[in-house]
Amino acid sequence: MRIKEIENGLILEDIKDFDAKHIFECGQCFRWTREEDGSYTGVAYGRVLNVKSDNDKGVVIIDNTNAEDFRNIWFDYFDLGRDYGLIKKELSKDPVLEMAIKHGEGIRILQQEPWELLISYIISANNSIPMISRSINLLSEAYGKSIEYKGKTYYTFPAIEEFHEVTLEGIYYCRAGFRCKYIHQAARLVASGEIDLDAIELLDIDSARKELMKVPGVGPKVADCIMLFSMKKHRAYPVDVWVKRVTEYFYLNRDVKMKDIQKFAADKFGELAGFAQEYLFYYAREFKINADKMI
DNA sequence: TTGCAGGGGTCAA
DNA sequence: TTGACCCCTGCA
Repeated sequence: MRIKEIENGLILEDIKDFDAKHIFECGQCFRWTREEDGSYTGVAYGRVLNVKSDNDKGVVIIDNTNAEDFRNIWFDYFDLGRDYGLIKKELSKDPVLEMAIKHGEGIRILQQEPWELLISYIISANNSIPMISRSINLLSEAYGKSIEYKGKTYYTFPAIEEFHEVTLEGIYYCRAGFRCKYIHQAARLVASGEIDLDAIELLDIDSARKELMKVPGVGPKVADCIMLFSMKKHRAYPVDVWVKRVTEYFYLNRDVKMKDIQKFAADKFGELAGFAQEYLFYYAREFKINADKMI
């Protein structure tokens, strides 16, 4: 990969395994929106960024940033130190994964902010993606900081300092329904230090999951999402309805319990379970695998 | 136009 | 193990 500085941005050349659509639409993030030109604009780490990938040329254009932020933030955010070619080669030994990877070959697992993901995935429970995004945007508008970019106003996700004194009524503004009380309690737990996200990140996966599930509104699936998408715990295999469907459809051929699926993934994919999950999730959703089946 | 099912799960009985 | 759950959309 070569990095070229341009006005208010960077060009990454000779970059592999990077497709903006796959990355931003594989279900791991809620704050990136597709523009008319096929690029994606999003808010992360208190900044607004626009990303466009040209897969044929192996080029990625990142607008509204600089070399320093790239080194300090975006290199890790886009997981650019990892060779996804190796991961895909290993996973492709399985024919189902080989097929799934063909459709999502440019997926990378973003390294997002734990606090934001904790709240985002609490909101995600029994909810639809447009509604989740809307609630997160409403919270950000109300309590985050505004940033202007290309004539539009964006809002950062509120830091815990900006958020922990917000009342339950103030949280209901985001229209997340019964999840609002969980958001409120989660903010208090994090602000008080009872839940220490930095410390949890250092724990092994089972201890981390246990700690996260002390937060109201966080069950096994939400905990696994937080660990996989913001705490570098790549063994995590979040089992939502889509992953359940695709695992049953291709591998197990029957109705199974969540725990059976977790065990299956751990046995089959091991260290790479989280990556496998993303390829399978993207594939299942794109092709609506098993969607007509009652779960 | 109205009504109803169902959605990135979790909680409580 | 099972139903309820806020809010909203899609569809009959």
